[in-house]
Amino acid sequence: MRLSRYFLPVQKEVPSEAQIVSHRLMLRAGMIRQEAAGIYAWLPLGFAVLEKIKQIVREEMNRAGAIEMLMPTLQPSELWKETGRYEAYGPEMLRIQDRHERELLYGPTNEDMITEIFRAYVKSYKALPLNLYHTQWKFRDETRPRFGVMRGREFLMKDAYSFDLDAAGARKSYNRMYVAYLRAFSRMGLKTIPMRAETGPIGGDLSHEFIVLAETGESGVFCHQDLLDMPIPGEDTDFDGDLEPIVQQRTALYAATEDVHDQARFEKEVPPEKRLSARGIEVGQVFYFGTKYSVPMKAVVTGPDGKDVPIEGGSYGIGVSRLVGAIIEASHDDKGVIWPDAVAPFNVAVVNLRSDDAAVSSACETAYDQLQKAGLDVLYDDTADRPGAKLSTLELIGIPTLLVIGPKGLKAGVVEVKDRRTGVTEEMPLEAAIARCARKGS
RNA sequence: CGGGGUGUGGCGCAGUCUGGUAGCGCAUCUGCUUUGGGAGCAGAGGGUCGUUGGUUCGAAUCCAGCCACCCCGACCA
Repeated sequence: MRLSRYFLPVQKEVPSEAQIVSHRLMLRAGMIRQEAAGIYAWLPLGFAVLEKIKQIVREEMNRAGAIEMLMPTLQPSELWKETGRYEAYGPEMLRIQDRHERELLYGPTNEDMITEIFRAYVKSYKALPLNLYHTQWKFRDETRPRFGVMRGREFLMKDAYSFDLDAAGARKSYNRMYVAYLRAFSRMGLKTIPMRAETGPIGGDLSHEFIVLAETGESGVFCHQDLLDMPIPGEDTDFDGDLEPIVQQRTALYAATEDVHDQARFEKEVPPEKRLSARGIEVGQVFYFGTKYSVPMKAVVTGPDGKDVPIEGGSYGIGVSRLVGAIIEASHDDKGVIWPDAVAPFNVAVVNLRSDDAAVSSACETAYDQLQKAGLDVLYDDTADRPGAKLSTLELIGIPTLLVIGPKGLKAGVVEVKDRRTGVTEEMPLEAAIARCARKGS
């Protein structure tokens, strides 16, 4: 993408309403625009990050055996009346009437609908286990939206739903999601800790929240220090195999959010030097809720013994739009965002320091062309701005690697490769720099 | 939903107390000069002062209602 042709409305000054760093940086970097309280338009740069996150989640869900689909944003109230949640949800649910005065709602989640779909088609235990997921916009009419996309009213969420014949099967499904989440968040450059958590209005009795530690986190968290440095299960993980040891390794250590925190137990189970109390952002949650929906909605399958049994269910959410903010909270400096490579809107920016210099522009075009051919997302700053302005903007928007090409260096036969995170600049010939960028970005 | 605050060019603000036909910085546009860390000079464009009503010869300014947004709390992916 040529910057001169792109839509990147960056700002030096920030609207005064933005308080936390991720919100301020997202506004300044031209990623989002607020259209109403807690409702945002995703501008090209923000959208690019959102798509990267979505794709990582998709790959890890698929790896774990979940199957992607798409459910609508609007749902009929009847489904929710069947489960009793139409009343239980309260004013947080956005209720809408169509022209026939039919009651609809903008879905805050999809357990009811997926259960309806499941029961319509699945009749035999032979179809189990089954895990269906989608990534769709949700709406929860928070009384007080805040922190930008971290707590908006409209938000993009990946939600998966598992169906099993019995509790043991459901446990295996739960473990698959638990491990998939560890992998997905790790790929995004985040360290997450699964913590015991309240189940909230969705219900159930086994649940973990995946927490990113950040000073601006919305809730207090308490855990064993060792959870921070646990190994992440590899790509070769067998999701059909026994995942219990991986889950056990983590659940054996104390980890809880303030809602379910037990100080006495914390002090008893965790030695003083290993006690970590901090603040965290929830980026995902896994639930096992058993027959909470299958019983009232009569989602039953015929078992091997010929008898009908309600399925054992679980649901698994990842806050995709919230993750954009969470990643920034975890990865920024006073100059701006620092994107981890895997979610960066562009892997590398080619910076033309003198766009009116034929030799410089020619070298830039070569780099732009070759890096694209290497499969990278490349932003080519071909504008006539001054070097300082260019570098400041590219650092603000967090491009991980800058390939800086200017007349002085070129005369000496070198260009510069600058790493956003470390700030380290290395000089080398153009071809070597292209090879270096291609390696870093992949 | 309780408490507090703010609405004035795209963004950040002054002007409101003490009523007299709207101003500054940044951004934008034109021209010239500049170009290795947010350039300089000269010129230009852009605002029903959130909204409705009231007071007044006259309202951004005073009064009342409404709306929107932000912050603290309660609540929440």
